Amino acid sequence: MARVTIIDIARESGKSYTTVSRALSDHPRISIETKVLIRATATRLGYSPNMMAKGLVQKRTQTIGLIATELSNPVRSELIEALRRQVHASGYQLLVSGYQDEDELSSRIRDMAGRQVDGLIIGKITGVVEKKDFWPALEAALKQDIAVVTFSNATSVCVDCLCIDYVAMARKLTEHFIRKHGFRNIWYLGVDRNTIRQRGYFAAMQAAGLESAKRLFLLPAQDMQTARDAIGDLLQHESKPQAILCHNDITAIGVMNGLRQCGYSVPEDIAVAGIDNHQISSFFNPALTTAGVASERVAGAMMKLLEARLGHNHQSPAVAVHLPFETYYRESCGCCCANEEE
Amino acid sequence: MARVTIIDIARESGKSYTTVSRALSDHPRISIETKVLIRATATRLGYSPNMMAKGLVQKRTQTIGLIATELSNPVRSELIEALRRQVHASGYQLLVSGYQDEDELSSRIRDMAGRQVDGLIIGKITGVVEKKDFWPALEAALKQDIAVVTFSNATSVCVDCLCIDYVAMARKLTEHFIRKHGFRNIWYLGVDRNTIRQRGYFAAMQAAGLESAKRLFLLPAQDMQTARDAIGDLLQHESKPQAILCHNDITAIGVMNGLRQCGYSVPEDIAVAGIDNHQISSFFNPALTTAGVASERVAGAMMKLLEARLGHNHQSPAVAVHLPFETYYRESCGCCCANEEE
DNA sequence: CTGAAAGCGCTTACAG
DNA sequence: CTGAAAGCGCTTACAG
Repeated sequence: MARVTIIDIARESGKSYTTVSRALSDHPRISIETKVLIRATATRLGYSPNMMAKGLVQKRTQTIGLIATELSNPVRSELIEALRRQVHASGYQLLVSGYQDEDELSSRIRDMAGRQVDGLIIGKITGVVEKKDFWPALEAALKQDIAVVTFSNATSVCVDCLCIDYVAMARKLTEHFIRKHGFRNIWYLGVDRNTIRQRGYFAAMQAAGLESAKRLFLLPAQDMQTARDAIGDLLQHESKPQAILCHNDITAIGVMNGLRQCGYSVPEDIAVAGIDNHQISSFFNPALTTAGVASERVAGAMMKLLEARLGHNHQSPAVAVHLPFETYYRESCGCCCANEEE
Repeated sequence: MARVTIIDIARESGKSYTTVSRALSDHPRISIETKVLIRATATRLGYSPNMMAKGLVQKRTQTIGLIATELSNPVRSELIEALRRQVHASGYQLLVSGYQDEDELSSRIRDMAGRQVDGLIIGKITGVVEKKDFWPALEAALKQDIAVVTFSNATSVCVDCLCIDYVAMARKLTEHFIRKHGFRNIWYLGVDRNTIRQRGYFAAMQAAGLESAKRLFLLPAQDMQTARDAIGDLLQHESKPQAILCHNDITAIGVMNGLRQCGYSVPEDIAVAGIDNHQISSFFNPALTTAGVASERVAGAMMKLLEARLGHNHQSPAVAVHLPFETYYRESCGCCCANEEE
C-alpha cells in the first residue's frame, strides 16, 4: 500500500493540495481554521512528508554529511555522537561516510553532493585544501551551495577549517616528560610515517638537546591489539625507554596492556602518555596522561561554523578556528591524580 | 551555480536525456558506443546523480535507517560502526537516529519513513511489537514496503527480530560467581528499574538459595561517572559485597574505578563482571569478566535479515534469530587470564 | 485567503 | 537502438 500524500489529505479535507502544502508549512496567508482542519486530518491519516519530493524542489534536505577517517576509533565515535546531537538539535540528520585513503574522497564528496546534503564536514585533512586531488569535487559541492567545514589541520581560502593542534599536544606532553620527570630516553610510538603530530615530539626532543630521538612505527591499523603486540616485540629487541608518547589514547591503552604483559608497570618502569583524552582514559588503571579537546567543544564549533554558512552567506571569507586543547597529567606519566600544572 | 544534470550531459553529447539516463544505468538496449560516449562526458562534467530525484521516482534511496537508544554508549558505537561497514558494503548509506523514551519512537519512525529509507533497524525493543505505542507508525512503514528488523528482545508476527539473550548472560555470570568462586553476597548494579537482564541475576540467586539478593539502581544516565560515584556512595553506607554484576561493561569500568578510589582492589576485595564485551574490556586492568556477542556478528545478522526483506519478499513470515553469546572469564572475577570454562 | 499550473531531476512504459 | 511524454510528491510564483 502506498504512503499517504498531500493529495490524500486534500481529498479528505476538501481543500486543494496547494492549500494543504501551505497549511502544513505554516504559510502566513492560510486561515487558522483551515490550518487546524488540515493538520488534524494529516495526523489522523498518519501523514509524514516525502522528503525526496521536498528535497527535489527545495534543494535542501535537512541533512549534514560527515566524511571522516578512523571511524572505528572510539574517540571518533565520541565526536560523531556529539556531532549527531548538535546536528539533531538544529533539525538536521547526520549522514556518516568513511574513507581510508584520500583518493577515495572525491567520490565520497560527490556521493554526498548527490544526496544533496546541506552541509558537509570533511575530517582529518592536513595541508592546503585547494591543492588536494579532491578539490574539484569539493569545489563543485561549494558551487552547489553546500556549506563545508574541514578539520583538523587544513588551510584554505575557500573553506572554513576547524584546527586542532596535535603537534602542540605532542610537544607539550614530550616537554612534560622531559622537564617534570627528567626523562631523556623517550619513544614516540606512531601509527604511520606521515603523522603530523610526531613533529611536536621531535621539536621537544631537539630543543632539550636529546639527540637519541627514537621513533617506532606501527603499520596502519591503529587498534589496541596492534599496539599491544608491537610494544611486546619491540621490547624483546631493544632496551626499554623511560617513557613512551603514543599516537593516541587507544594506542596508549594497547601499549599499557602490552607493557603489563611483559611484566613492566606503568608508570614505575615506563611512563606512558596518549593524545585525545577519550572519556575512558581517566578511568583506566593507571589513569592515562593525555591531551585533547572535548568532543562537545569540537562538535559545537563545527556546528557553529556550519550554521553560519547554512544561512547562505557563501560570500564571506573562509575562516580558520583554532581550538585550544587541554592537557591532563594523570597517573600514567608519574603525576598524581590531581590535574596539576606542568 | 547549479549542479550538472542529465540535461547537460544530453546537450553535450548530442543525445536525448532519456538515452543519457539509460546509458548511465547500464540499460541493455543502449549501444556500447553511446554508453561510452555518455559516460565519458558524464565524468568529464563531474556528474553525480541527484538522489532526491532518483529516490522520488524509484521509491528507493539506498539508505538504511537505524533508530536506537544509548547512542553514547561505546558498545553501541561499536555496533553502529560495524553496521555502517556492512551497510556500505551492500551499497547503502546508514542514517542514525536516537531516542530516549519509547514514546519518541513513533515520530522517529515516521521521520525515517518520510526519508524513504529502504530498511529500518529499531534498537533495544523488549516485548511484543504489535502492542507498542509505536506500532501504528511501524505498520505504516511496513505497508510502505520498508524492510524492518528489531533487536534485541522483541517478539512479533510481522517483523523480524534479532534476539540477544541478556537475561541468560546475567544468569550465567551470576552462576559463575556462585559456583566457581563460591560467592554468596553478590550485588546487581543496574541502571534502571526495568532492565530485563536483572531477571537472570535473580534466577541464579534464587536457584542457589541465596535470599539476600541485594540490588541497587542507579538513575538513568548510564555513564562511567555515575557508576563510579554511585558505588562510592553505596560503600559508605553498606558493608561490601563479595562480587558485583554490573549492567554493562561501561558501568563495570566506572565501578572498578570507584572501588579503586575507595581503596578496594578488584578482584581480591570485590569481584566485578560486566555485560557486552566491549573491545576495551579485555585491555582493562584488571581485564574485565563479561559476556556478549561480537558487534560484527550482530551487524552481519542484521544485514542478512534486512537483505532478505529488501528483496521485496514481504510475504514470508517474520523470523526471530537468536544469537548465541560468549562468556569471557578474565581477571576481574578472580579467574586467570585464559578463557577457561566455567 | 485559496487554487491551477509549472517545475525540481530523474525513470520508465509506450512508440517508433 | 533511441526519443517524446508522463509522472514521482512536493513547493512556489502567478492569478484570482
